[in-house]
Amino acid sequence: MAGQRWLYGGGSNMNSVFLQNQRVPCSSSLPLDSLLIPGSTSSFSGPRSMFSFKDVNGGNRSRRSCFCPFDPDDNGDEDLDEFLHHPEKKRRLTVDQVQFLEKSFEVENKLEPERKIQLAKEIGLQPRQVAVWFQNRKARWKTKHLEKEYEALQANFNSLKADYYCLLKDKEKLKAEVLHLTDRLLLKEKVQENLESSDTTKLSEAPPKESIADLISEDDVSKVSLVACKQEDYSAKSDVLDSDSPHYIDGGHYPVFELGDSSHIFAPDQSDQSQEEEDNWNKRLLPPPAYAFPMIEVAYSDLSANSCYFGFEVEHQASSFWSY
DNA sequence: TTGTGTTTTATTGCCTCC
DNA sequence: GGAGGCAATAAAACACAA
Repeated sequence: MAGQRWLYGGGSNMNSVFLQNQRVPCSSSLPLDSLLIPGSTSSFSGPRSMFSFKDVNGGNRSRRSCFCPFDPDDNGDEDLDEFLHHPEKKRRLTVDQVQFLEKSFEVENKLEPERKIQLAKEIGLQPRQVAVWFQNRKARWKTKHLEKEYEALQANFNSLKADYYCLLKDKEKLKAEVLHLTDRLLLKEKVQENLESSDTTKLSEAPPKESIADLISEDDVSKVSLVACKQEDYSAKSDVLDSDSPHYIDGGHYPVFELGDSSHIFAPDQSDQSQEEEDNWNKRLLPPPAYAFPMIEVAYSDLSANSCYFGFEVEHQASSFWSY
């Protein structure tokens, strides 16, 4: 309750007084003018602000007494009595005074002792008040500066976040494309196997068998290669981004990626196969390194509905392949 | 008019520098 | 050890809605 001590200063704080802020022009013949600003040439007609004798009269902060030009010993008891019995509440600085201080602050926010005294004289304030004003002004500037810095950082973060989600979407799109092409390749091999087993008797009469490479169009091959290259390009970024991906952020689960319903028609029907046969299938159909990707997983959280759009119609392309 | 939130003025205590 | 800066804080002054 420092303020109350200052204002009403009872008990041991009775040595704290405020001088009245005079709402009269400086031209008025006020004793306070000569008391506060000896030889002041102030053109400001604002209020005189209060000051304290506390530090002067043996306060524990004697260093601040230097701001007080009022020396009780040099003034009659009448004046002192008048001040003591007219404690005044603090008043705000005038618009002119504030504008002057603002301009000074803009020029130089550091307040040298001589400049402080000069400013105080010019606007009719105590040097201590000027110092306090600069101190508070610095604090306000710092607060605003921090707010601006925070906003800039937030904008930067949002931008990076948007970039990250774009990359994530691209990555999932490419993964899906690879999966689709891999599926097509496996199905081609299966078809070939079936043809081999069913036409063994006609094998000698049949024309030379087409290789897998022959079955796959050049376009398909180039697609797979391209996707593989792209995947490698993204891998470096993904290693970093994945650890901080929305999966982790949101603590969500990892739903296994599923192709659309239409793609199920391409899946090998293994319902009537034994485990051994299934293993054989897996061995035989082991994909080549170029498209040997791990189980593709897609995080649905934070991804827009478009994130699972592959950029091509799975059913259409697969069907055209199947009708080959 | 009054209650409430914000701004401004000022103090206090701690810290660093010389 | 004194001088000054700074963060935290108090409290008056002010703005404004109900």
